[in-house]
Amino acid sequence: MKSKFKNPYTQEEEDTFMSQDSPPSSTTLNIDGSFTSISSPSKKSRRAIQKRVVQIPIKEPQGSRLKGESNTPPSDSWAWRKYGQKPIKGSPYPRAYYRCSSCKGCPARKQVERSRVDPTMLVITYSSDHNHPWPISRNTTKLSIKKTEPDPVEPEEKFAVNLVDDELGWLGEMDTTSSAPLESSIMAEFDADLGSLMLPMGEEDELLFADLGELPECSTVFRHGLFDGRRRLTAP
DNA sequence: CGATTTTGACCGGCGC
DNA sequence: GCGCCGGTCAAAATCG
Repeated sequence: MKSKFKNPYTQEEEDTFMSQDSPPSSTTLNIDGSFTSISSPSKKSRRAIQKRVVQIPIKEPQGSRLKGESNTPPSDSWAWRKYGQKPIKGSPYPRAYYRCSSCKGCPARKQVERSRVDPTMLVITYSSDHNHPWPISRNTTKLSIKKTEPDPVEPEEKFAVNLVDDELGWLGEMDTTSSAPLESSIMAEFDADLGSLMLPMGEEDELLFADLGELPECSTVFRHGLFDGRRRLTAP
């Protein structure tokens, strides 16, 4: 039998651009630093929608022997584990489903597929948010938490970019309660970011930053060390 | 040996 | 009510 529990996270989105060649007017950050087109959830609805669609050109990493076939998602700050892949009607390319494996209870998910119109473009759809404030590089599933307290860094500038770049209006809806956790999240994020200046990440992370908002619980959970072991991610 | 990927099956929602 | 389709699960295979 299957554990037919339904994730509440799946219901949040509303911006489903499915097979539309004309996404809503927006801007997309390319991994190159350029902008392309992004379909972001219109801030019209409440704060429910948590979905970031990013289009990035499929970069051709010289040393990437990862199947080298279809979807080669750029390595962002988090560790993702692929849990499914399905061919999408109307698109010659399959869609890969990833789940954040950095933390057990992390509900963050992302879908990676090639753009139907631009086979050279990779469409990454981020859903939900992360449970953990700081990114963990791939292969670092052991959760090597370096510090629990945010550094006295002042990422105001970059932070500002994050805020103004997208429609992070929903951030404003966050209560004061989430201010603190969010702050530490960002801080921690930056700390980690600064710690690994080798990865060309940044654009994606900015988007991901945005996702860090709606789960203040996470911070608490994280700090308290009690992870939500809802599934058998590691349990036998 | 553990973590991750692969792959087919299953489930729920939606349209007809 | 049935079929289609997208999303997820889970066992097996693969990789480091």
